[in-house]
Amino acid sequence: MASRYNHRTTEPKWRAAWSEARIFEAGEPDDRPKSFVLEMFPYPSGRLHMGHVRNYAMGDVVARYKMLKGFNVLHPMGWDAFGMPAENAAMQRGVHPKGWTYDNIAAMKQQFELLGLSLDWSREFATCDPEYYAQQQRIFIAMMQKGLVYRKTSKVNWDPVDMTVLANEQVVDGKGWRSGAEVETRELEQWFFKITEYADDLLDEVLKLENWPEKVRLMQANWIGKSRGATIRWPIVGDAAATHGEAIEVFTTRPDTLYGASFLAIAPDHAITKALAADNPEIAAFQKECAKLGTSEEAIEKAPKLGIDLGIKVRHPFDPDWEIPVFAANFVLSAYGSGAVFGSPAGDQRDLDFARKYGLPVNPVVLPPDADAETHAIDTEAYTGPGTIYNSDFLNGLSTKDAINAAIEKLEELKLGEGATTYRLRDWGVSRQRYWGCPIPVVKCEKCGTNPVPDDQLPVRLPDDVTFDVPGNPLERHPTWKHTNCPVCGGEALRETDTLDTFADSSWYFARFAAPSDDKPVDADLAAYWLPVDQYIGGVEHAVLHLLYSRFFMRAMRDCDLVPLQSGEPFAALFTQGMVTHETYKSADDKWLSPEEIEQKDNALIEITTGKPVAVGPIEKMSKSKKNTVDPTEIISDFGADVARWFVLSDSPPERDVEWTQSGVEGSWRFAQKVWAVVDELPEGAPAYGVALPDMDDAATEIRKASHRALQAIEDAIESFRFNSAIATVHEWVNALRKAESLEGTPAVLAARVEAAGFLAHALVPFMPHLAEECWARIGGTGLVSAGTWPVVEDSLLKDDTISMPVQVNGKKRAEIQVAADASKDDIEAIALSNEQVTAHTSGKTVRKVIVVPGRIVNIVVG
RNA sequence: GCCCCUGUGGCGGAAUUGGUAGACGCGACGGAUUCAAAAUCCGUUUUCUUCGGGAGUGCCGGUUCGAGUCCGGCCGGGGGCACCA
Repeated sequence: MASRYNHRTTEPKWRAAWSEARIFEAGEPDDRPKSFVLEMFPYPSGRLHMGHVRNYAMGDVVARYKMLKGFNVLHPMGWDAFGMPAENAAMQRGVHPKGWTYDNIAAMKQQFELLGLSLDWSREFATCDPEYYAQQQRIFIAMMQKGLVYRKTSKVNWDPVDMTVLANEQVVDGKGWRSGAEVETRELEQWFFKITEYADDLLDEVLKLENWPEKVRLMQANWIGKSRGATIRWPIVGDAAATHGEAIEVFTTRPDTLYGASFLAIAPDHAITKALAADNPEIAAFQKECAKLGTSEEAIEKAPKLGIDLGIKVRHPFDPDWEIPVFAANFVLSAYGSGAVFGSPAGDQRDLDFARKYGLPVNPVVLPPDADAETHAIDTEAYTGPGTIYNSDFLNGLSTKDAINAAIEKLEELKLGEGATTYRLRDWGVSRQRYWGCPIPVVKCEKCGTNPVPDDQLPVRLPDDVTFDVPGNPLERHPTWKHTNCPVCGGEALRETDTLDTFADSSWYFARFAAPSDDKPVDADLAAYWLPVDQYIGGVEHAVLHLLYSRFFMRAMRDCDLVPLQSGEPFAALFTQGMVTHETYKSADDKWLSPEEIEQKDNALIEITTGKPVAVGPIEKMSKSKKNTVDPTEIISDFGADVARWFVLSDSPPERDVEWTQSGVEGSWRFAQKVWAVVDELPEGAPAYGVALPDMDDAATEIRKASHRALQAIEDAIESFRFNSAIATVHEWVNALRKAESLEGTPAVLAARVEAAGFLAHALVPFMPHLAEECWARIGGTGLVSAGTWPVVEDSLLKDDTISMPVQVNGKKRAEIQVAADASKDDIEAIALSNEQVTAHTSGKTVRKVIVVPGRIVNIVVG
């Protein structure tokens, strides 16, 4: 009878052994192939959640597997430690962001260590460490000197009561989350990174990243949003030209629809709108109304489309007698193109809605392929597809595509426009009017302008003596911090009080892991060896911004000679994993209940304290507000880290969400016991693992086939990120091994069972590493199996002499035949056609066609 | 609103390239063991059926000898939308 496996004693024992042997510390560069495995580093919220467990369990599968496969593995961990939650904690609870953050890091690290991950903690850092942000300031200054950083005004959400800038998430229904005041947009002078300089390269290269999910590549391409079209200058009619300039420039992808134009719409904050608002209260009021929408694209797109006639007119570029009204409209973005569009209502739904609302003409100019020019009309639905141009003078009869080119040619001839490419991608605004971030290392002097802080004065440190009792930026109101001397003239000057967007911190941390304490941002030789990251793993919610910014940073750092990469691509392979979800529960009086507050009684769920029935709600992402979280630390204490890891990987494909269930975890726990039993029940006197095998009998060969096939399948599944399939294979394999325990213990069978146990120990290392070590020790293996070598499968054991093939008649399965594995198509066809169950369905009919896919299927077409 | 993804038994899911739909796990049911229970072990478990077979991968249609897989349309769920990380 096998003993029980006790995780409480074995797990700490093996973690201590790994730590003592230092097997997870990446060595110096050597002859082995390298593998840099990285999971997105966490924000130190203070508690590990199940989403973390899943993310890091996946990374650990890859890192440990690569180690066994003989790679020199770098698998580091750090902390994305700057950000708003620390300041919120400071405001709500009076704790200092620094203390709060480092306490959280300490608490989370303790929880992390319980998981038994193969992390190289010797390289740990936090982005709020002055040693880290000092290097980030160096990068900022290098980018400044390279011309990749500049200042311009841009819009922010402004809370007029708290007198502070709000993040989009701090704006709830157009109101400040604390003050409840209606949010305004305000313009501030801010710092920008010139990411648009790399727009084409970022687009071209992302499409080539074959080991990235297709959907992420698409999302990035759409985000960059390259579109070809034309810029068109519409001459302003009359006196207005003197005040507002000769013409209004618009960008369009559809110059073919120019003859359908019925209005121009410019942004509420376009220069012309601003100028007119100065002495027109109606326009000023409209501007103010638009400002309430905030800065998010979502809010702008969802808002009802509003406009106001500005009272000025422009001439149509192809017909000087045709005058068109100019509106300001809330759906026009000042940051895209030139902040102005022309409306061609018949060919664009938004323009059509706008035209109907304000009584503007709707002239169809594109005739759909099967439509009749006499009867085709636009009512409430615009026609946006291709077709033939009509009602359009010299463009008549052309296809939409040819008309686009013809229109551009004509515009260039008239010098009223030209072909152009525009990007949706905007430059990256990095200024934040907040304390807990990397200070922007510049000094503003009235005489000398804005200059970088000299290198020997870096880092510009955050002051510790700050308060959060009043809203606003503590750096701005600190009594002394911003006062300094100009690095050029030495006179009195002011520090920049904005800090950097925390996305900057996470845009290069991976490169820092190559040499985390170097006195340059990145050590050239070590970065050349370790970069790029071979496998990056994280949530799909970072598909656009974090990954795009990191790709920009690598290019910028390369062009500033800070990193010796040619490609500029930081992540060779990317995997995006799904979330951990859980059922939600509500009490009789409609309050959320946590899983601990309920119990099962007589086939129904009741609330423990009241005994009243509990309603089961939808399965949702674990969150504190829904009280459907499960604490990893408790699970680890009850079932062990191995079981927690096994479960989060077992039930769903890694890229999809996994639903946490108590019964599922219990199933994983039973399985761990079963594995232990298979190994522990090997009888005394069994041979050692790895010695030459005795002559095999049939039973022993079957065991060996099961082991070698399982190992091969697990290997394939890990390589292709199908961890749930790998786990299913382990289940089948262990079930087969349990059955083999009842076989007579011949020397051959015993040897095969020992081989199986040794294979199993290795195969479990990536998933249940503590149990793997315990099994390895039980069969007398030398050293740590985590530091061992993945076993080699014997090809001869993977193949069978005869295989079974399904036979279909007219696509329906009718029989199963046994054929030699190397049988020819003709032989297979003959066997299939003579099969009794087949002839039952073919007799009396003509065999028209026989399709034989060797090893797969036979399909007989009769009729 | 725009962009992207996703949908298979009671449940999570498997089916790697267009080739036996439902592997593996959970739950449920039946049995063994037990004084009893827990634990463990064995078996059944898509559905209908006249036991021959029929239907079936969100819905409707298409391509193909063959579709969960490819194409078109529709419906439901999720992610992102530039100051949450």
